[in-house]
Amino acid sequence: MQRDDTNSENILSQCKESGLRRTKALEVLVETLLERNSPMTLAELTEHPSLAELCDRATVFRLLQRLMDKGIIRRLGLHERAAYFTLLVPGRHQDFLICTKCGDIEPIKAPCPVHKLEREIADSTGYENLYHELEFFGTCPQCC
Amino acid sequence: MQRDDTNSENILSQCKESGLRRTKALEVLVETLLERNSPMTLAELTEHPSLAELCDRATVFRLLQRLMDKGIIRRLGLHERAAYFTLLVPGRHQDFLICTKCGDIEPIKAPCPVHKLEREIADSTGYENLYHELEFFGTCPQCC
DNA sequence: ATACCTGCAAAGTCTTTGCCTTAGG
DNA sequence: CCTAAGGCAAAGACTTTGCAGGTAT
Repeated sequence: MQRDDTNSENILSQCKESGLRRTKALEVLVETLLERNSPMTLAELTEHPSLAELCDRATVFRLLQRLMDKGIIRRLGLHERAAYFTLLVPGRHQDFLICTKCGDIEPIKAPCPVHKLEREIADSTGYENLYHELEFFGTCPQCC
Repeated sequence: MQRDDTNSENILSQCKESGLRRTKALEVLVETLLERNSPMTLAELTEHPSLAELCDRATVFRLLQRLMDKGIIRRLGLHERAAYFTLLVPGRHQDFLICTKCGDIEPIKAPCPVHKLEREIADSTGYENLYHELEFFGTCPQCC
């Protein structure tokens, strides 16, 4: 089973094209984000078994920074104190449903209803490179 | 011209009903948020001329905290390091357009296209007290 | 060889709390 | 009067950076 390996190779070659060096830390960071398929904080990444022994917090931080600059990942708010990071896989835009009690984050399956408005806004305001972030907050069934 | 005074009285009586004492700091905080009509950070509030001489950062912080508990304001992400706070005026839900370069935040006039999906999510997931946050990010005409 | 990457430790930024004093109802 | 609110100062949480040394290309 090859799982996401092909996908992570795609992303890693994107990294190379952007001028990043292929280090072990970069490889594992990308794989970790890909496997989780949900936004992760710097702390979650740093303490994740795959990265914990491999490299320092500052390294993860700087990797995330470079990946953001290159447009390979995106930083999200998600209402926590800490920032969340998620891979930008084309055609994989996600909105989220977040429990305000336990903090659980789940991606929403339904198609995002916002793209039409996004277009209109781009046209009417002159903003460029528009993207959006949509989150639903509430109390999950377990916490109710 | 009475401007928002009636409105701030509305909110202040809501505060009283929730058991908050009517202090000068509370009055001015509410008026400040109301006048700006756009989310503000703790720092912006604390340094705002109307509040700067009047009370301490910790006071503003605790006021915001209480107002959140009472459901009178809401905390937003908006991608900055600092949290933003906005009054929850019924029927005044707002989505935002934010410049990733200069940080300018402007409310979007167009009606929010998400309420239907919000309902569907509530039905299908069992989450309660759902609300959402929708932000568009891009480069504003000045920064392009 | 050299420009980029890393680790460590320290400094920043924003938030939150403890404790004692003040004042609203 | 008595409990919520405020001031001050210190502690937390998360992020960011400087510098010396390591490594992909």
